[in-house]
Amino acid sequence: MSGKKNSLTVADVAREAKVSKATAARVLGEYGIASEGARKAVLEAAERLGYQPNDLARSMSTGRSGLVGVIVGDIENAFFSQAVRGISDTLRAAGLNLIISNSSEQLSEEIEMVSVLLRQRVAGLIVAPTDARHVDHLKAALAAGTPVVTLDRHAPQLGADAVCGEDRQSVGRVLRRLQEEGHRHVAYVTAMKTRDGKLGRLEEIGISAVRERISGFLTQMREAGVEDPADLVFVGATGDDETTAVVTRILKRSPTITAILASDSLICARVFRELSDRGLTLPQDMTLVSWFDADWSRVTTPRISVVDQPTYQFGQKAAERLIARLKGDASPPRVYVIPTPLLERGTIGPAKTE
Amino acid sequence: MSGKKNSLTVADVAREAKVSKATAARVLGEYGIASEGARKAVLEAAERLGYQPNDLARSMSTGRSGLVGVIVGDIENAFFSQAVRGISDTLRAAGLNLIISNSSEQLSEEIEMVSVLLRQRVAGLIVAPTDARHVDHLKAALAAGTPVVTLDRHAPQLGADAVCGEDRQSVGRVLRRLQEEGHRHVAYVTAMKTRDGKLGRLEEIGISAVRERISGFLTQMREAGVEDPADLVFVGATGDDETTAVVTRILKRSPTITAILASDSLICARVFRELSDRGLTLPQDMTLVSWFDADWSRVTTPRISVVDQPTYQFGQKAAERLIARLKGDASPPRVYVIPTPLLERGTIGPAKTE
DNA sequence: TTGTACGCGTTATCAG
DNA sequence: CTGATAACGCGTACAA
Repeated sequence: MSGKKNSLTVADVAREAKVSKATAARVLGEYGIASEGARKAVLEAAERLGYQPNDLARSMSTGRSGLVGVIVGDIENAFFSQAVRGISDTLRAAGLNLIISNSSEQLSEEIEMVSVLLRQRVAGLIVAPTDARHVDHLKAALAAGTPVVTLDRHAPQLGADAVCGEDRQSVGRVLRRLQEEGHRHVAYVTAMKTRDGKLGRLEEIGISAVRERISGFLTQMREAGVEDPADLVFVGATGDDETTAVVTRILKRSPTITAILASDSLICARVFRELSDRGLTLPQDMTLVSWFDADWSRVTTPRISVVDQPTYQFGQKAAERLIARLKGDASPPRVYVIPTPLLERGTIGPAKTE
Repeated sequence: MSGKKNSLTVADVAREAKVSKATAARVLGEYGIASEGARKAVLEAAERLGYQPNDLARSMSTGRSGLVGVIVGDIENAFFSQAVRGISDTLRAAGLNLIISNSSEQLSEEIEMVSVLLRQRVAGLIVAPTDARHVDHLKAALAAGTPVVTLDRHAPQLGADAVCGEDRQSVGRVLRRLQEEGHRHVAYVTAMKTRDGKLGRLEEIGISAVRERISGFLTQMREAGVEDPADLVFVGATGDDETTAVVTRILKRSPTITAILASDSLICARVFRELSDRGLTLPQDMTLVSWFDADWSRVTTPRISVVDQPTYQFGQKAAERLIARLKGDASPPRVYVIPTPLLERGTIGPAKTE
């Protein structure tokens, strides 16, 4: 209807340069051999006519496309947009482009997006899988010869490279540090939703990073002698109101609970605001630690202590792995763990003793 | 080399369904007519075999691709990532996907990216042009039949739809409000770089939104009787150190300067932190207003007053316009202005009188 | 070194 | 309604 692309083809250039289509294709496609004379003639003709190669047709011929599909949970979240930047920069340096998609952390959308991307015949896929237990669509991609790298999450059954943070270790590290300060009852707040609003079985947590962290949380808390640590995991902090409700529930259990762990920067922002609104002073009245070093972590008073997840690097590494696979690396899939150190700033204080 | 995609074709499905390739293509491509019987046979065969259409080949045949190219200044910036989300959601609802690119606000990269996207034969382009004076590459795309919509910025010579905020008006609105509070000397801080670190001629500012805002700033300040308002525009706040330096220069002119306007949320964060570090209290010691309502604007004490740029809507509108053009809308190009109201929170106070 | 001719997977035309 | 068959633009054996 609308697309009346009058784009020129190699044939047009060939005619103008008075050589065969094949010769023109060879110099324009930078493959095969051509005499210096033919070469110049073609290049000049192309320049004169303003020829633009058609990568669509090229991909169809060669079977490979210069496009990589990226599926993240939410591009609006700085965690992912930073990772995408890392991916983008690395990919571009290798002459690849990226198609980006949002799964909204919903399996159905992720499946749909994988299908769309596969139809576009992307060269590879970088995905933050929403549910490590349902990766058949990714496995199918892999089987069909499209390399896959998972970002921030790991799906063991998938058999793909994965780039992750130190989810399990970091939570242990943070808790031990807090325990040094005398904290025993620490709340973990996550956006994850469950049917009944209670933490269910760990195996039912689809996002591996979330599962690892909660699992590590429970282990470390038990080790420290807390009898029922599952009671300290608060789920469903998905929006402003929900987070407010969670904070209310936490404060009802104050002064037993003396510290809060926010599983991402959005949650942390809401918790922080809620605490301030209620007149609490940090870290005297409450200790707060978050995952991800958001750009605002150092503009609050006090500054937020965070587990630094360098997601730009996550993205970089994931792209590097994908490129390696694209180049034929057939080594067994590996998990690449990016260090996520605790950046201690102003929101960690001694536990408030009664 | 690596791409051994063994994907099935319509021919395979046709064989399995015992019909001709043409018939299979018709039902799979959902065009033309086919009998109910043939239809079922083909669909079942496709299901059984696990056929996945090849959108590359489809695009090559039809001439149109379901891909839209998006070029932003920096995907890491929440301003743009939010806009991208709006674009993505709207596009997807229309069955389109997006290829995203970063220009890093550099003309050369923008030109390169446009070229790459055009080679991919994208259906259309949504661009935040880095330099309104150099848009020949975009004009060429337009001329070749690829619709273009500019995001957040306007390039009059281009002749494309544009979606912008009320840059000029919002700065006037903010200044009048501050003037009510007795502020006369207001500093405007921007990341824009100039050769000599001084504000040059307005026509030399490439990013239209920046130009409009500074132009409005100068006008409104002059109207209020400030003799040399160009001295109040501080450029080059590109990073942490640079912004620190700017704040130092501003404070040297305190108490003459009683208020600061930050042209984006990154700058605002740095300015805010710098002011706090120096022990200043807002809004008593300084008034601060920023553009863009970042997610952290309400976690500081006091909360930041901002000019709210709903960039998700920017993106939505831009995508809508592009879709309309794709559908054949040939009306003259228009500028769509999205309201950007001042959200007054805690950082506006009366001017500190000596 | 250059040119011919065919294939990639679709869509689309045009007889049957 | 259906089935050959020709595009689409480019890569590439194979032959000249």
